[in-house]
Amino acid sequence: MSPAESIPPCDLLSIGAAARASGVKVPTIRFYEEAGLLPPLPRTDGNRRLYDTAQVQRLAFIRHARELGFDLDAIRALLQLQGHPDQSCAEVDAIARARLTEVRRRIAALKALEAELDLMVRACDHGRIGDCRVIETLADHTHCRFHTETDERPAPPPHAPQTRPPQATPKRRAPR
Amino acid sequence: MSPAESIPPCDLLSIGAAARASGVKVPTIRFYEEAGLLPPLPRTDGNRRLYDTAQVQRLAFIRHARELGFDLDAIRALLQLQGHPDQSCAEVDAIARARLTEVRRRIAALKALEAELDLMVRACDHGRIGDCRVIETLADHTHCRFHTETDERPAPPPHAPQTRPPQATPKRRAPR
DNA sequence: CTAAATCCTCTAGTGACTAGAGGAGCAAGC
DNA sequence: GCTTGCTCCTCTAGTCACTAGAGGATTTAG
Repeated sequence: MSPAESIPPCDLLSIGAAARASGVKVPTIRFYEEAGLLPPLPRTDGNRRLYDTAQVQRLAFIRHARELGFDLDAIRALLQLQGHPDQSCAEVDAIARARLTEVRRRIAALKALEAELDLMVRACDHGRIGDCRVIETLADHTHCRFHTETDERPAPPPHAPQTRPPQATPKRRAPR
Repeated sequence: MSPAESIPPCDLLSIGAAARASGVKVPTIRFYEEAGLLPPLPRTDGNRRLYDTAQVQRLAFIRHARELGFDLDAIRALLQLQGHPDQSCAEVDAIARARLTEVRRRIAALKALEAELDLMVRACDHGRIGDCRVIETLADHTHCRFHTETDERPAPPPHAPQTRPPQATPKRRAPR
């Protein structure tokens, strides 16, 4: 079909192929581009994005960094630094250390949480709600000996899709 | 001023006073009301909300539950159950246990994260970015021995206001 | 040629708030 | 009565990192 001198663009992938190769979902790739984590991409005549190996690696980098909980600002900085191999890696180190500190802080907070929840649950004698220690503990903050700030949030995992039933929002409004 | 038979509404608080008493911020109280965590509230002639001791206690309950990371759906359920003291507390127990399980899951995930970040940071010899293990580890997922799902997210704490500089969104758009 | 798959852009939704605009009520001091 | 300053009201929009879906264009396979 094609002679040897033709250059097949065999390393240029569509967004779907790039998604499969990098493990980042298609809409997320577009979102990252919009957020400035990817450089402006070449397009086909039909306006479709094209990804080379470098972009796919960049996406994998982003994905791994996200799995480690770096936020997009930090990832932007890391990507920028990655482009300057001769600079000192002090900044890289600082970003990673900051993240590590944050993770340790959160572990400590969650352990305090765990302890309090565990106490609560253990104290429950499975009787009437009126006597329930769980409710009582929640109602009266002074019962609890742990006073940590938690910044805890039940968050959807970035890599576990977690099917959720489409619940109707019951937002009541005051009638007027 | 007022004779003994007049009934001063001394236990009816304004939203600001309720906020100070419960530790929940004013806009958050209004948000909770809109979200259906508080019953419809009486108002003054001037349309201002009035809170009695029961409502303040309810707010403190919500606050403590939020500090323990219960989401608003769980809190709605707990508040509902709290209103039926003669029922079995099995459901309360289940909600608290589910939360405990989730917290433990997140602690485990964060510990795996911590280990990987720690390895990364330790491996960095503070030289050139080109040789930086942190960047390298991020770029190549196969380097890492920890493969946990993290559902981790750098989240703003509900009780630590965390002043953030008002950054301009740099959202670039493709020129066309 | 058609049908299916993939792609495009754009808008809106998630959770649990937070920030701010623009206006109204209310108590104290003059 | 009037002003000042505080608190309150409603409403909209923003946060973060996506996700879902509409409505249409393009590409590929049969």
